[in-house]
Amino acid sequence: MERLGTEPQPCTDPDCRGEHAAAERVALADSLCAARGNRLTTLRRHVLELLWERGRPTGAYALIEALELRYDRPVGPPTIYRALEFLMSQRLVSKIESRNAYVPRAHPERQQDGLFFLCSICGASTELEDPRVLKVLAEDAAALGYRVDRRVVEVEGACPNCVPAGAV
Amino acid sequence: MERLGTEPQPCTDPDCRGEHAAAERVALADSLCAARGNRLTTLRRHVLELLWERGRPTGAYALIEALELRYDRPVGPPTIYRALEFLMSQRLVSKIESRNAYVPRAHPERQQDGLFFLCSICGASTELEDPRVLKVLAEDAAALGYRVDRRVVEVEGACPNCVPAGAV
DNA sequence: AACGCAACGTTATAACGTAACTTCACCCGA
DNA sequence: TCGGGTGAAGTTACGTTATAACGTTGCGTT
Repeated sequence: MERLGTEPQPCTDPDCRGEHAAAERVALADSLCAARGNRLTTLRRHVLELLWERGRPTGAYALIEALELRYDRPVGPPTIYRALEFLMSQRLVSKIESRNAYVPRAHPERQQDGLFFLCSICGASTELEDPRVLKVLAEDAAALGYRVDRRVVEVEGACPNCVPAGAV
Repeated sequence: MERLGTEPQPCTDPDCRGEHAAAERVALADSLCAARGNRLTTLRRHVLELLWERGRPTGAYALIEALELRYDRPVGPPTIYRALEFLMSQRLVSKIESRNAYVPRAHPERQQDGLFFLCSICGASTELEDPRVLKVLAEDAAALGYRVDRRVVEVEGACPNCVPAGAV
């Protein structure tokens, strides 16, 4: 993993698996939003922090509970859903559709959504970017005459920690 | 599209886009279930027929309404969800995760789920099989040490009918 | 102060999905 | 023919996820 300076910067390592520290992530998110003229408010930052702290796809209502603990007062669903909507619009968060859950994106500065590998045993998720997938999907879309707005690529299975070595 | 005889058969055209008649689809489904020792009951067949008739991803509660019209009596959610579960187990139906909706599969005799191209304007969906996608995802999974159980590949955009010619 | 605007709070409800238990229909063996 | 076993479907109630609609706050501008 490459070192980052005091000013958060986009990660340029093409093989990076996205294991930067949470605080560093949020700082990068902040500067990205500022550069785009958008505001990473306290609430939005808290939601993003919670997602990084959890380290796995987290449902909206779990975020509500966590926020209520943190704020010691009720938090309504719209509060969370608006924050998530904003974070997704900024590409700071992706929704895992097959789980109705949300994950922080490893590389918010990159335009394309990644692929997600999901472990059905421990619940972990691993984000990956693979230009070959984008390329093939773009070719298929062109062949069908489709314009592409968004891709959802989720691979469910068992992660290395949960697959007994040698098992298939 | 190839002609089928009186006995429904799997489609062998690799370029087939799955535009067989609904009745033919259901007949094939019936024989597939029978061959596997499973029962395509009246209810299950009705649900499958409804999905073919709709021709687009359809939510569980829309299916409930349609069935209630057909039966002229209340139909509870578990009824539909159990039928969908069965149809998915037989690979006769796929769930479109990004829409919480269900579509009949063009080629239930094939093991792998396909890719789905979804039009956010008219709601249509197009199923496609592309071995290159499977191959690339398998390679990525191997590189990460993941075992693959299921793939969700959904491409949202605009279908040829909804994209003004020449627009990007 | 008055205004405008964006974010957030609040209430209610829609939409999607499941648990738990009962009833039904059918087949099979005594 | 009867009884029992089995898998499917019916029924009620509830859990989970998401949004509509409207009110309030806070802050910068004039």
